[in-house]
Amino acid sequence: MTQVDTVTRILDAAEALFAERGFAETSLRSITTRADVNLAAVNYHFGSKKALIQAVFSRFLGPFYKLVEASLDNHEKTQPDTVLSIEDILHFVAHAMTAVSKGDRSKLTIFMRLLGLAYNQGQGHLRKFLQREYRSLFRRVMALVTKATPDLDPMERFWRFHFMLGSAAFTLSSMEHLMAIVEDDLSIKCTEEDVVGYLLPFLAAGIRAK
Amino acid sequence: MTQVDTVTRILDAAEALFAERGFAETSLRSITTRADVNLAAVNYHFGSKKALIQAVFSRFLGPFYKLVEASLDNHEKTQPDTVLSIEDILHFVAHAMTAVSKGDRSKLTIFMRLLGLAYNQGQGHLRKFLQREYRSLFRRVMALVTKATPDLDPMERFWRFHFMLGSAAFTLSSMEHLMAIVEDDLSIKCTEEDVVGYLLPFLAAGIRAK
DNA sequence: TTTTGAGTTAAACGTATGTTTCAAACAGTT
DNA sequence: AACTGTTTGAAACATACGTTTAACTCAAAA
Repeated sequence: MTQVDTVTRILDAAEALFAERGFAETSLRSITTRADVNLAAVNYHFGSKKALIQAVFSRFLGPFYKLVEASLDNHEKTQPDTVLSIEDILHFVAHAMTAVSKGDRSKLTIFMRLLGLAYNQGQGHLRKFLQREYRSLFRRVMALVTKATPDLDPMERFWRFHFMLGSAAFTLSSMEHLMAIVEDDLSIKCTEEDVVGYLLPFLAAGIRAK
Repeated sequence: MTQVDTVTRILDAAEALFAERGFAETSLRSITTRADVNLAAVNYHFGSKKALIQAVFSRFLGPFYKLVEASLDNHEKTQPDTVLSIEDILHFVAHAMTAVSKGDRSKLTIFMRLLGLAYNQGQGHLRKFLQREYRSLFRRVMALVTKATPDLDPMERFWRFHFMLGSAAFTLSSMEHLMAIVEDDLSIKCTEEDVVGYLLPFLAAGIRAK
């Protein structure tokens, strides 16, 4: 089946280039050249560049979504009436994230970068797309966070939740550059797992501040 | 002096449009139309679009840089041998930031968005520009943070510092959207000062985790 | 064998972009 | 009032982009 190969090659190439340069800065021609595919193939298989961006995103979103949902479903069945701690929640999410992007750091990078762009791009199509696909999962996680932090003012909880999201999106999407700086300044290498290991306690402490 | 007016009008228009749409998505024509200025004026006064972006950035960077430096200089002279707490440091920076963007929320937004893009844009000119202009201030603040958290592992401190930066950059650059969501979900309005008021304790607690 | 239809290709289309040009208008100086 | 260097204006330039078209390939169905 050559059509599946073409679609996959386009997605792979787009993924790598998006992660490396951004979306507006990546042309269809650079994608199709890298994928060794004809220019028209993108519009034939995806319809438009916007649709391609969303398709790249969906490749993570789908599995990630299912994995988190499955973890939470499983937990609710095996241990109902147990209130999850912030650490537990973060662990579920982080585990799904690393499982989905397993073996390919750029997958995590592009996922986070897309997330950041979706929030920043004022009139962007990404924001609506993301909201549409993510909404129910977002609400479910937020409900768990609410249970884990019952004393927190709702407004403050909302913002702290997004502070967490921001930490993750920013640092994980520019992880490569930051790792280069760290190696340059401290002459110590560090891995993706190290960073996540640093991140989770930071987030948990932040949301429990005061 | 009509030339200053033209330059200022271009900077104002560019600032607003960049904050609202992003950089690649904002054309010179939309900027000059909004500024009510001839298209060629941008290239005449700034040389190129890249230079315009940097000029917009410099308009904050300069005053912000000077304000923070002045605060720190003043503190060192009036109260030497006093170790600043994390809260103190954050307060200095936050104060300079709000002072520089006084009366115009979009100034904070674009500043933070630029910061985010500078870190994310792999081969971007912004990153080098920012590093060149910011380096000494960055080091100085980092040195203070180090004194404020003497027990922290250097590697972990580096990452936690950037977790803080990420929280701020992400939430403040998409503050408008987030505020709309908060008003929609909780039917409570909140101000820019509220958000910063929520942010600082979150950051302080995060960097002191464990 | 012929037909069909999805997949691929090269070329072109229309548009939007950043940039350049060069003549006209202007402000300040002599 | 004439000159000079700077700023503006309308137009054009060259290029890059996303998208579309129409001819072609080729394997599987009829």
